[in-house]
Amino acid sequence: MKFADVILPLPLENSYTYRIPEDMEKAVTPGCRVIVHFGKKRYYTAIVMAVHDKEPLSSFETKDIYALLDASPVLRRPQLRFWKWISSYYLCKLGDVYKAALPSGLKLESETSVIYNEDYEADTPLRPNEQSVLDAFGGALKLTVSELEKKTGLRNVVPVVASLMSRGAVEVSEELKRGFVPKTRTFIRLVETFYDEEKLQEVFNELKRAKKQELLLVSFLDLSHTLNPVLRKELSKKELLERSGFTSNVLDGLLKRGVLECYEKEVGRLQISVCRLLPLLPLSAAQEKAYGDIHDVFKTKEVCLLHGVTSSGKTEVYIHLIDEVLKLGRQVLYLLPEIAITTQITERLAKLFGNRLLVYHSKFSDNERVEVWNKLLHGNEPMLVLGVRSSLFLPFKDLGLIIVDEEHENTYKQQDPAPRYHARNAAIVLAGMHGAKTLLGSATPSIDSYFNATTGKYGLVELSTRYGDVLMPEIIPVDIKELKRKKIMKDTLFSPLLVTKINDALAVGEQVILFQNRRGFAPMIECKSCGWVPHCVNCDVSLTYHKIHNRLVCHYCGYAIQLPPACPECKEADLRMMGFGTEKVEEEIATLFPVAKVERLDFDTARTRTAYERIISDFEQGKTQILIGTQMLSKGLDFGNVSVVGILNADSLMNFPDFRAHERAFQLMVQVSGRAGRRDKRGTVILQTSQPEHPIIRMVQHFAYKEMVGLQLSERSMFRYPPYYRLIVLVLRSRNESVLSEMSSMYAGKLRLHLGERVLGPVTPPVTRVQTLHIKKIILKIEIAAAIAPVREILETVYAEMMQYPAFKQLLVHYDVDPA
DNA sequence: AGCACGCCGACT
DNA sequence: GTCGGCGTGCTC
Repeated sequence: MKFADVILPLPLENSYTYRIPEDMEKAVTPGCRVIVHFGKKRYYTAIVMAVHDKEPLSSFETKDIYALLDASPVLRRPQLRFWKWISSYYLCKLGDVYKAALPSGLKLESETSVIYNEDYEADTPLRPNEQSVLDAFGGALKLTVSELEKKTGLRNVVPVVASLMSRGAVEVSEELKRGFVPKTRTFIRLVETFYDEEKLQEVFNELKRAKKQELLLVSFLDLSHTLNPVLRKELSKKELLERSGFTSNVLDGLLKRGVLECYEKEVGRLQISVCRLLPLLPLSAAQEKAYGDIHDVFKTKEVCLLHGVTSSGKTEVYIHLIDEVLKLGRQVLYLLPEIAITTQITERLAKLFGNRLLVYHSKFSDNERVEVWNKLLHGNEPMLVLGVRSSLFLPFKDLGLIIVDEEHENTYKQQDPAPRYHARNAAIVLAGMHGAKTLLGSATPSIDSYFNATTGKYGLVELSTRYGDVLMPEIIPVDIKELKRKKIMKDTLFSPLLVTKINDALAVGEQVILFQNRRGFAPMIECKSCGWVPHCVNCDVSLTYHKIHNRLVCHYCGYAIQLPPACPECKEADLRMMGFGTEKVEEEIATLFPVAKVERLDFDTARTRTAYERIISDFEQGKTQILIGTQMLSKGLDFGNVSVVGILNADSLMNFPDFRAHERAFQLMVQVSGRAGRRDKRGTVILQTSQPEHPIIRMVQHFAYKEMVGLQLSERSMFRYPPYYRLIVLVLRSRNESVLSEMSSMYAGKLRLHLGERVLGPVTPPVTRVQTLHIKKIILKIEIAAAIAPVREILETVYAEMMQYPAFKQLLVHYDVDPA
């Protein structure tokens, strides 16, 4: 008897053992998907990790595998190894990794369907909830539980369904949700017998009286070259009808006669329509040098950091490296921090690599993602994959190179659902498993990577001239505190210098970017007479005022209310706006520059892929003159005609209570500044701040990257932060504040027994409550050279000790390794 | 993650 | 007295 250990897409510690039915014994192998019955009713798609013949302990009934989904594994061996590494390094469950790794089109889940019994007649009166569930069917015979919940608006329909079931009014069944559906198209071909010329001639004789059919048949033979074995090609029904100009009932005539026949064929969704591939552009001297240096680095090192100033043409260097690796027959993964910037790069790469390019990110449909997956799994050509962090999990066969572009971006670190992995660091590990090299690229490298590059762990290659000798922009700090004191700037967000520069730019048809890292109209409102500030009911934050819908919105949980006309505390109608966001910038721009076409790029305006792309392309094509935005603007976009960039409030970037705040402020300001400048003209950046003497401002002004790193490194080594120490944060959450406080202190105490001074806290984060859960954090600072395995053991032991206290079970605990 | 079991407050 | 709230524990 054979058994399979499987992992489920659930946050569970262990794998589960199922019996393999005899008829599946040969086919079930590690990496295959199987459907198993887990718990009382649900079915899940599980992944086979191991096959063996050890009967599990008889303390539970061993269930059979319900179905096998794959004739051959959908996962390759190295992927399973990679999953295990992620779960052990980032201290999360293997099931969490599985959930993140497989596109949902490959993870079928069961769903409860409720079937309406038409013959049912109520013998006793129905309760209101029961009635509304039955009403929700409204003629339909079958609805899923979630559809019923949506239609009735009831929070919990399951008990209602249960009582209806006992009355005999409905029945329920478990059904698998539909997964990947291949896209098919109808094709037309000549029936075999008429390949014979005489037979075909007979057909034409028969068709003498059906002129249209005759002409269609001629068109068909012509378009498909059926009679010419060399040129013969498949012809879709759609193409035939379009090109011949006949309607489908003419075709039906021929089909009915049995002259032509149709067949269904699976077609891909991934067609990138490129007629002719363009040759690679030659590299500039500086790029050529960088390209050579990278090669030298890769002779001795696994990882190379390419530090290239903005607009230095890093992408062109990547392209030449990609081309080279593809020619060796190996695969390349090109990682980008966000979906946002894939569009510009996709277009560029598609022209060079055509259908060897695959794009993978969450804004693609499930079906499209499954197709990318399958193409890598079954295809044999070397492929280039362009994608966001989740593309690390694709079934690569022979990776030769991973490029991590904009490697400093903190969006590479997955924040909320586990696995909380850092895609840049995980990429290096993945590359190691494939014997591939990793190239990290950035104009403002993360301090961690730069540290590794200067201490010899990685190689370092610098590209310090902008492509085409575009000059670095001039950065002019403007002291807004001083201007306000002198009453030169009153009730305005714009310093006179910025207004002048914008005017100058617009006058000569150049474009302007304005950066403010807050969305909405005002991040906070306050009652002038009593000081009341509206707070979110779920989170410990003040609500942001959004003028468009006249609402107060929580940026943590989405909670929103209408703006009250008067203060609910003291009834005075005197609410004051504090601070400002992109909406307010937009409003003031509209009054200052009424003729300019303005657009806003932030989370609120770029909700969909198309909205985002439209805003970007309108700006690229010069339909918009002024673009206002949040940090979405800083992410590697290239515009050719921007001469002025305004950073409206640098202070909000620098005053974050986080050890990386200054690093990030520097990166953000330099990246945004990099959008300024054209081939023929030096760009200008107006940097408004109330702390013009702040060292970060001075460093941004002079692009003093190394100085910034030096200063930060001395602080970090002094206060035991990365890159000298590894941080592991225990995040503890609970609805019950006092239990949380008591338990987290005890937890920290117990950890201190093992780890001593390495344990900090518990600390209360700046936002102490999110979505009705109070939060405490315990921070571990572990020596970078220390192995993580013993630390993991200690964490497990202490966690088990804590579990002995019943109150501890009221806490939700998770780990955040290397927090961003 | 679901889902069932089990123990306490507001209703017929 | 019951219905139904959600806290606790288990799933091969």
